[in-house]
Amino acid sequence: RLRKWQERIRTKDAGERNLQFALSEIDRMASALGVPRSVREVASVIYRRALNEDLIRGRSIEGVSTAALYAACRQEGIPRSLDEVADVSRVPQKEIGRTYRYISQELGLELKPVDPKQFVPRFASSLQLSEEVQSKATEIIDVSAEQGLLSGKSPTGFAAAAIYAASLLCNEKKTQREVADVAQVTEVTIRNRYQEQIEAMGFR
Amino acid sequence: MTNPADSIEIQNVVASTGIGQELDLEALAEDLPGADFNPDNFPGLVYRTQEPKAAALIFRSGKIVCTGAKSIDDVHEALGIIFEKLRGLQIPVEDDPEITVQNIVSSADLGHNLNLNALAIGLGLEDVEYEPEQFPGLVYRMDEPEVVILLFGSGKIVITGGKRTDDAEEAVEEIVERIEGLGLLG
DNA sequence: GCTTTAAAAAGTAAGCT
DNA sequence: AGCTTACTTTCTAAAGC
Repeated sequence: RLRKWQERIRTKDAGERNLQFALSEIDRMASALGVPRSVREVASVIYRRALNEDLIRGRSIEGVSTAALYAACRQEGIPRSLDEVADVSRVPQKEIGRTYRYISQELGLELKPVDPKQFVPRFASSLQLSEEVQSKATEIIDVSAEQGLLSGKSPTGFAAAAIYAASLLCNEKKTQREVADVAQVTEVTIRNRYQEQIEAMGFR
Repeated sequence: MTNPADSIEIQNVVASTGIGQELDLEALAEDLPGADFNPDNFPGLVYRTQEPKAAALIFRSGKIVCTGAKSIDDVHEALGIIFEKLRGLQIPVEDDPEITVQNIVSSADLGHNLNLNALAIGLGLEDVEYEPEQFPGLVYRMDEPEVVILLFGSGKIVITGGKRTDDAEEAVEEIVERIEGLGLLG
């Protein structure tokens, strides 16, 4: 009887320690990614919901914490790519993506596909591009997406190409390499998306 | 004009069977030219047939998995070749081992480009997985027939998870109906 | 959950010339 | 810049960790 009581205390302590660890990890990764405090709170809520629904079983605390943060960024409209999130997590990208898909399904988050436009302000400002370039890039994304060019394409690559194109059009040229680095895609991807986009815009 | 169901092509058939006899895979690996057996990696011995092209995983229990064949007939033909090879090695094999088709992978073409973003929302985010950052295809789990469909921006699709030949055709008719109902097919 | 096998779809990536 | 190779996703059985 005493043993059972002790075990409950031990389990309860372990559970609280795990929750504390998860929340501190979310905080650490959120700081590293520079996301606002409100997003960390959304991530914490998602994590606690996953915990209550017993979704952690068979998965790592770190993996669920990272996936919760990735989901929170998307839910709040300031997405980070899986690559960016993986850079500050100790869980491989593949596991983050798989865990995200799982908790997203189980919690019924029903998040819409990531909109490439949501990457524009962040990528453009880290390249020190003007407001003009940002709105041009946004326009390019809207026009080319409307013509069906977005289906199946990576949102970061799509945004990167539009920013590259806009920087040329606004005489604030950045090289493909510079844009590729902030967006974490290859120059080849930017080149391919860029060609399709300028054609959709009626240039060239 | 062109019926999407007519574009269906079976790409892979997975089936399981058993010879009703325990096997010494170490010995079999020696006697069967071209056999791959790495028990440290995987408990099954891998044996490939050239015509029809298929790969078989042979286990110590005598159970066999055949995959890579392009039709159900090819599965039977490939397994028939393997049964004969084993008999040639003085291994007793049941007369007509039961062969069970476990999965059929097919491809097809809907004939129109697809707006996957609109489709994800239209088909219902709860039944759909569409993460273009990870994979360009939209994953749709259908209840009847119970299959999984991968849909691409080109209109090409993959149907998998079905066990009957008819599943792919029923699935194509059903998905075309749903996409048309949403006004999202060309 | 993982390990292995096969196959298609299309996007992305890496290595080599 | 291209070409080749390879990895991402879905499915399924098998035996064992």
